[in-house]
Amino acid sequence: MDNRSIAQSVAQLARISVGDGHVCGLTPAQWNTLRFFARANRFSRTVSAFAEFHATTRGTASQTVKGLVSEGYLTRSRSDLDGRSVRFDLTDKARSALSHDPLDVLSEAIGKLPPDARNQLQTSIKRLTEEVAHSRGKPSFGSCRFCCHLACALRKSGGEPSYACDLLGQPLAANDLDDLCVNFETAKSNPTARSRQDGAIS
Amino acid sequence: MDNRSIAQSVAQLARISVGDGHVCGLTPAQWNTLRFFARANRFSRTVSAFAEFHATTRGTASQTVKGLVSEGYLTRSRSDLDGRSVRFDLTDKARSALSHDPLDVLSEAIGKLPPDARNQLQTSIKRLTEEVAHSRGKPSFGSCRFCCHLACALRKSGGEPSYACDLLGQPLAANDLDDLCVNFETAKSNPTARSRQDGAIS
DNA sequence: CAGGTATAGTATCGATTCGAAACTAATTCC
DNA sequence: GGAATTAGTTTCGAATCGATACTATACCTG
Repeated sequence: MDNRSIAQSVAQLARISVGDGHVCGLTPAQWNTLRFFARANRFSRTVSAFAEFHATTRGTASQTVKGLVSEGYLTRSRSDLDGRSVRFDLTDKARSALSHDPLDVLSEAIGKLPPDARNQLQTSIKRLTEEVAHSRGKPSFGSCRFCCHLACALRKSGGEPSYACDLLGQPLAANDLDDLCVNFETAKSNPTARSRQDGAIS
Repeated sequence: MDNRSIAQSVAQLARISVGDGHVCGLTPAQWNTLRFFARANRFSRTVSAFAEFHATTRGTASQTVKGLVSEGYLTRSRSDLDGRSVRFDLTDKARSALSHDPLDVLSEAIGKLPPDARNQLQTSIKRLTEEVAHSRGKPSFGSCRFCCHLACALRKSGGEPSYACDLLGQPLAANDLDDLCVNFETAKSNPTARSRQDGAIS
């Protein structure tokens, strides 16, 4: 079977997984939006970041977000660092809606794969996403854990390391590390946190 | 990373691969339609089969197909076996358009994967598609080669085997075997053609 | 600090898409 | 022969989305 058939199968899988939408009164576009804001870190929960992620325009993204705010799924709050910027956060209503996400049928199917196939799938999907995003000139939206901008310093006192984003100069909590970020850039050769003290690598 | 993240990555990969569409004057829906009619066998190149494949209604599918016919990408011909049925075939114009398919960026990315990862990806995607299609109550659209309705008989004269579809009672050419079929049902345990003479297996 | 430019977000318009429902015609089943 | 089914089409209204124009804030350069 050739590559084209596999590519079409991937597209087909995504289409039937996302489903007709309109589950729980939410449209497919709204589901996608909620999923994004559920996984994005606090620097990326903006209209612009979502527009880039969803490969659409800011105008369209703004419309979708506005609808979700008016229906009580997102809260809107201006940034105090940048007067232009607005951050959107999930409400409890959104979180409870996400527990009935139609995409969960795919998540569950993935859970039934043998562990090694599941890992292989994950790395292949990640590679393909980076490859395609690169040839389309789009950011690939990874998590801080694998980002070249992640800085890690050990606290003097004990084991607990502290993290920060080199690019934005902002601290990161340990459970922020797996969230999506617009500013993601893949780290060259270090899959884990780069330490600030141990000098440059490669 | 949990299954949900992987599921979302698959959806994301598909979205950015399909692209904004509107390449070569064709919309995303039209691209999908052409891709389907390029891969479907002669029993499945109908509005109904495409509607099922694309997880949409016959009405919507009919409109998309109508547009492609009027623009010269598909030809329309009534079936002589069933007076209700209409078959659509790709024109040369469509075939040449498909050589600029925007989905090709994904095909090429898949081609760059190491061979074992590529094979693993293919089988995982196939399993996931069947799983998800099953829980959504939709057909999974495989090829005759892996279908339980494929019948294979050896010609007396020599090596050339001949194939047929048990369900429809129609002969199949050797190069029909990899096309998509609405009537696909996965064969239990025989990944290759089942022979008529060698009795039932398992 | 003034002026130009870039960026974040919003609003509006028109084209496309899509689902639902009504409808025609051919087939199958009892 | 008549009811139910199936293939395909048409129409209508809602939702989506891209393009464009617009406001407000931030940055940059002299």
